[in-house]
Amino acid sequence: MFDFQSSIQVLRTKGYKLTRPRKRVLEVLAQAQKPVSPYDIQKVLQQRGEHLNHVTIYRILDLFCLLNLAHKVLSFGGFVKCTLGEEEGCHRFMVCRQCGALREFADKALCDEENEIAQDFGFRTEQHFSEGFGLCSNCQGQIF
Amino acid sequence: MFDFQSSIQVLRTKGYKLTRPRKRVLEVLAQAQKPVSPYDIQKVLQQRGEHLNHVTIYRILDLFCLLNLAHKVLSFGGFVKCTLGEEEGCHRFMVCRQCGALREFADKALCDEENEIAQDFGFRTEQHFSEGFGLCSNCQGQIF
DNA sequence: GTTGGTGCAAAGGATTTGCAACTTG
DNA sequence: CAAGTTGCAAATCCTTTGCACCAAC
Repeated sequence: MFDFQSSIQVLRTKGYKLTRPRKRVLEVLAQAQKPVSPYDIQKVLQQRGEHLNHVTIYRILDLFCLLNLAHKVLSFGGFVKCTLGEEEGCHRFMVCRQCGALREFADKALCDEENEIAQDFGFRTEQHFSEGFGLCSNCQGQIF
Repeated sequence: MFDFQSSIQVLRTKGYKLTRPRKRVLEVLAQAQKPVSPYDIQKVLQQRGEHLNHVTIYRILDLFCLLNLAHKVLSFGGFVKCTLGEEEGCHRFMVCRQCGALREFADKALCDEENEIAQDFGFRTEQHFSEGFGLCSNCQGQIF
């Protein structure tokens, strides 16, 4: 989901309550520049004087992923806010292995091609996830 | 890697010892029909009267992934034996959401296309992961 | 015989569960 | 006020580390 308001809309529409913890987690995800773990989120909130139980954060992240308001970044470990509108079943990322910078995109051509390959195996595809791992423009050419 | 023998070759060639635990883990991976966790592997071997320490299994799986003899399936959680030859940097799977059946494939066209999109974002891609989720031929049409 | 590999114990995280208390609509 | 959420305690599971012993080459 692209912005804070539409994320809230999704929650409302699907009958979930708009609670203080959920708002806080949404905010942190929206501001994060890289994938964050449940404990990362807890720490950020701690620094703002807000306390959330880690179990609560886990449950909220589970819900957000279910609703596609957030995604779990598999190669990096951590969660990010979904930055696309409703692109059902297509969640693709570029992840920088150095700084964790992340860019989400959807691409129909890629999905079509994957569907074709899947069919050859007898699979019927419902969801596509992919992650390209490499270096973002900032981290290219840097030597550490 | 495609078969047991060539996996062993890779180990030898790269100067790693061919130990009993490594052979056992290779066997279990080769026979598994779905991604298996380190503890899954330990259980299977237990049933055959073989005991391996779980730490050992973790280390062996790390090594196998390093050598591309196995892959970690991110969305499913677990490891599978690599069924392809050396396809550096391209790890794609179809996973059945019902039974966990898994099919590995590589596809240069997909990688090229992803690279192009990445370039538009200023990213330089080094590795591609993708996991398609859906139903395998066996699970299609079944009602649970 | 070396070197690399394994087993064990233990520590440290990550994640989940059950239930009582609280909030939101 | 009722249903859905949260907080807490604790259990469980996952993963890693350090070091002594052992096995493969």
